[in-house]
Order: sequence, then structure tokens, then C-alpha cells
Amino acid sequence: MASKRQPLHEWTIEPESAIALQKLLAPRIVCCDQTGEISHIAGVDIGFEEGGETTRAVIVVMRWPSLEIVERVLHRTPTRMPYIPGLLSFRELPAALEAFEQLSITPDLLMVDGMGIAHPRRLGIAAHLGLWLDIPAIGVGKSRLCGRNDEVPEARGSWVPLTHRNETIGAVLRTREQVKPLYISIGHRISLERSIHWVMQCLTRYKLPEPTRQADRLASRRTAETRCPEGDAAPEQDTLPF
DNA sequence: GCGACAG
DNA sequence: ATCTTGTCGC
Repeated sequence: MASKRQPLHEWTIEPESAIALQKLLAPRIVCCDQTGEISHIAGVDIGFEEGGETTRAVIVVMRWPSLEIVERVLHRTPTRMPYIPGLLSFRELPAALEAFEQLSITPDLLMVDGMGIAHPRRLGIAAHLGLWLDIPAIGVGKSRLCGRNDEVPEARGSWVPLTHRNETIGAVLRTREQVKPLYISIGHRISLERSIHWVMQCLTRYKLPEPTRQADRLASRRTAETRCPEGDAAPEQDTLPF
């Protein structure tokens, strides 16, 4: 029976098949620089509502080097799959891809909340998304999925390699002093060195680089209403919708 | 066999 | 990821 095939990103897949697919796709990840002129960097993050029933995919596009937000997309959709360590992309990619379809600007670089190749089968969500869209991507994780690393020096900008099975799969980077480091890894079409470089270039006063931080704020509905008593800078203002 | 385990 | 209060520090 020749039924109309649904978009590939609407899969719902068994863990066993998902793992097989990762092993098939991982070898296609490009780990060298293929970035051209970079004028737009996008931050990608996924959040949840209603105890996980609804998925919120957010993409924030910023102009480089001003880092001003030029476009934002918030896409809400029913959650299709549960969270299984190692299979995160199958739970979050569908929503992210649907959000991408609503973007009018095609970013030159993606910064994704999660791992790139610093994954058991070298295909974390950042690598999976970068490969699918064929856009340079960097994995920006807040905690470790696999691998080991030495202590990271306290100085901002210092980093140590994250290794797994005798391979360097990423870097544990100190983006702020006195704060837990970030787990940076190649997503697609960019080297680890340049990945670290770009993350550092997008840092302001926070732990997370701006693209990811802004996407995270919106995905977790932590927008401009967060009050701060006084003193420092005024609460961040959101110019665009939401 | 036991622990670890992105978001 | 999300649920959640107060609390420590610049």
C-alpha cells in the first residue's frame, strides 16, 4: 500500500532502532571547519510544560558580532517520546525541526543545548541537528553524558579535554569563574578549537553563551518579568514578541 | 554484575 | 527537563 510518507522528523522510534540509526549517521559528521562568513548565529533549546506533556522548541537568531536578536521562534507541540539517556535527539529534534521551518533567516552557525559528538555513539542532539540541516553546529552542554576529564583551572576561558575510549570527544570549558564548567563538543562541520572559540566569543556576563542563554530563557518561560531588586543593570528587555 | 546517565 | 523557598553574595 503506497501511503503518503510523513515527514521524516515525525518519527517515533524504538530505542533499538534509534541506536542503530545513530551508528549509521555518526560517521557522516564532519569534524573540520566548513564555516564560511558568519553573520547569524542561532541558539537552540527545548523546554517543557504541563509536566512534560507539551514540548517548547525555541530558536533565537542573533546577528554577529553585535549579538542583537534578529529573529525568534517558539514552537509548541505535544511531546512524542520519553527522555532516555543517549536518545535525547529523538525526543527533542522533531520540535526543533518544526521550529526551524518557521525561521526566515538561515543561520550560519548553531549552538545547541546538549552534546555534539560527546556521546556514547558520537551523535548527540547538536550533531544530529547539524547533520540533518547540514549547518555548522556546536554542542553546549551543562553537564556530562559520558567521558572523563581532569579538573578545569579556575581562570575564565581555560579548558581541559573530555575523553572517552581513548578519543577526545569535547572540551570542559570554564566560561565563568566559580561556576560549573560547560561541556563543549563538535556538532557538525566545525573543529573543537573553533567551537571553543565561538562559545568564548558569544560570552557576556553569564555562564552560557548568548545564543543558548537567550533560547533557554524563552524555552523555560523565564522572560523579562524576572525582577532584580536594584543596583546593577536593569532587567533584560525583550524587543521582539513573546 | 554495578553504576552512570545530555535535557 | 520540571517542581520549588529561602539564602548567600556582588
